[in-house]
Amino acid sequence: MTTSTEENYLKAIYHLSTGNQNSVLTSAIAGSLSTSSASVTDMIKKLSEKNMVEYERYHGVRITRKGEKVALSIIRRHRLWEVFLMDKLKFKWDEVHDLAEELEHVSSDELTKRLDAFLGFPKFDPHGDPIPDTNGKVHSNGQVLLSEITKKGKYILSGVNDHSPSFLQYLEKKGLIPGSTFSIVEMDEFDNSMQIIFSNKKSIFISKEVSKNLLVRSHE
Amino acid sequence: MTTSTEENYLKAIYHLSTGNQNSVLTSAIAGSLSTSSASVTDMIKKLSEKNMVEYERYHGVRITRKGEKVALSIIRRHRLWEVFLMDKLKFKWDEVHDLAEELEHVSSDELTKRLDAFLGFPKFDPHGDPIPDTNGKVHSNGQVLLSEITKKGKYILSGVNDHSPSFLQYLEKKGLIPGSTFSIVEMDEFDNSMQIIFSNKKSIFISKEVSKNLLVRSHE
DNA sequence: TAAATAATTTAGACTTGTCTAAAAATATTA
DNA sequence: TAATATTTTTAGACAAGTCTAAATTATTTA
Repeated sequence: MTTSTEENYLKAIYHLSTGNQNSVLTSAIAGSLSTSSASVTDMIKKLSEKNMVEYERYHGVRITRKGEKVALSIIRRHRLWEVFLMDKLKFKWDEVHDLAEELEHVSSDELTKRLDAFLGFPKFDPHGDPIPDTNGKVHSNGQVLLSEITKKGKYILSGVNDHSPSFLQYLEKKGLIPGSTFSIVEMDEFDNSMQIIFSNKKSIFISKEVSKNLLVRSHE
Repeated sequence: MTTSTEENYLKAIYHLSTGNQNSVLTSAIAGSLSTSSASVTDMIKKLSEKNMVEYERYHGVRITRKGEKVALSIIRRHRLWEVFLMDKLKFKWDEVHDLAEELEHVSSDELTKRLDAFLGFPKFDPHGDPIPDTNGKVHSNGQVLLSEITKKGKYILSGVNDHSPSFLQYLEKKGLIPGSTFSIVEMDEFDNSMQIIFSNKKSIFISKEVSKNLLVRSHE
């Protein structure tokens, strides 16, 4: 029905869609998939014919309900495989993303269902991101980008947006893993950096680039 | 390095090679992969350039040591995933082949290694076929095609050559699963059929078509 | 051993997904 | 608002893998 390539485009468009209501720009998709804008235009036409996206020349795309369902089922598989790789095969959290990227395209709903059961119906992946359910519902659990936070206070790290090994290794070194709690003690309006402090009194600085990729929930 | 398609060709050539010393015919590969002879010729040229097979126009191919190593590593992955699907996800033995066919192309030696450990280093897959080790060694354990047997006596079913769901379902209905023992009580030289009897006295007929796809070892 | 048959290879074309370079449309700025 | 800059699309090409039909080569049979 859908090829691996189509699935990857839909995933990228879905991820770029969340948060901003607007349509997704060709260049953004190209950047996200490390491909050329020309290729994106070609693929978008194809996805548009399949009613996976709504497309208007020169004005970007908007994912349809149908396209979103496909994207969410791939994301569900991806995150379940990540749990498998970490919980069962003992991979580290910065090693699972690339492997899950391959495994997610194995197309069997029965496999996904049984994997889910085998793992004990997990609700979040090792990076703290929620696993969509069979119907494509996401338990959003009120997480917000750290970069959007304007109030000082206590927060809990609930997920990440950049899954590259280098970023995850950086976070681990800093002590920033899903579930860790911290307080924002200083916010610099000039460069949008912030200073946070952990419960063990250790304090670190976080740049805008980093906070844009961290999902947090208010803690207490 | 190698594409999924190349891997599938090498696997097919490897399987067609075992047993007969001779080179493998283009038509045999085409039949095994349900593709045209023309396509096979094209791919064989490509594999020949990569030194995966030795090719002489109009005279079939012979797999090289290098090609065999690739084939065996795919077969290793395939059979390990089959064990996972049956032991952990509780799939039935006639359901695992097609899924493993997809999973085997996820290319990570580290994944294979950890999966092997997670499964407890199994030596055989659910169909009784041996799992090649990391170095591509196969524990052949002296199994022979039932169709090659000329002596009556006790045998143990150790593997199958046809992994299609329909064949496996047929075997299960007849009570022929890996590990089951039986005695050959009658062999018909005219149509090469045979009559076997299980330890529970139940007796069945086996046609040449079926016995060509059953691997057995002598029992006692 | 020459003709007929069967198998294999070549030739040319199609699909998917990609690219670069040029053209078209949109957005920016002076 | 007119000129400039940016983004997007089109045009044309390429690689991988596939196909059908025609041409070769090998094998069989008379």
